[in-house]
Amino acid sequence: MDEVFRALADPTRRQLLDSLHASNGQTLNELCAQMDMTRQAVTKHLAILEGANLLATVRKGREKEHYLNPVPINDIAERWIGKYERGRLRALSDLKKNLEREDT
Amino acid sequence: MDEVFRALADPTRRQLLDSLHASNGQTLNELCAQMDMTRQAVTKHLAILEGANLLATVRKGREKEHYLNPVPINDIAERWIGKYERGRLRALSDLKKNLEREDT
DNA sequence: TTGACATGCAACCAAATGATTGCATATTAG
DNA sequence: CTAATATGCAATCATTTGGTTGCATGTCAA
Repeated sequence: MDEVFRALADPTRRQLLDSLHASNGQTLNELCAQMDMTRQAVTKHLAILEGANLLATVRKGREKEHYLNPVPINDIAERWIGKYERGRLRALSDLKKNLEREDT
Repeated sequence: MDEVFRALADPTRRQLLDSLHASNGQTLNELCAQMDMTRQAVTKHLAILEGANLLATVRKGREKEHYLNPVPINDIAERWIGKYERGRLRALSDLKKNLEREDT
């Protein structure tokens, strides 16, 4: 669970997940083409995502396909978010206003 | 949105949210009592959480109360998670097995 | 087989992060 | 007023992180 949050913290990694969501099963080179950094940098990000179980990889000959795994993200929804709120929420501004009105 | 993910990436900050969820409106000193680090370190974490709009603070005399704001977490549920999956999900193990079976 | 292509591994480096210490400011209690 | 309490600000430091370069390995095609 900790690794999932860490993995999702980086914009590049979220972008990779976005790309895989748009087109699942892309190879490393295909993913690199969209990222403005070296192949090795992308490899590291993918390794972190895989370590967090956010994607699965399959070797196909000399290529490696990457598949999005939505399970851990779903877990966040069920554990974290449900933990704090299940119904509708008031905006923060309303919350803060009410609190300050109670000032002694 | 980026700041929310960054804020949630740290275990200490998630612990602070947990503590506020259990007992909302705690002061800085109350929160520090549970964290095994200096007050200033906790202050920094709280500042990051506040910057991500995950909590609201209210000055009460010389004390400062901290209130959990569940709105951004709810946003994740609606944007990210819904983006990738809305219904039930198969386990990763199943996914990976199926993919490898298709090997040419 | 041999060359081109796709990926893997490791050392290295700059910048961001988490935490500390020391001092300053503001409020409450006696 | 004065002392104790609660918090704020800033400099500093070690570690982690994101990125690079260079080389190695493995696979496909001619």
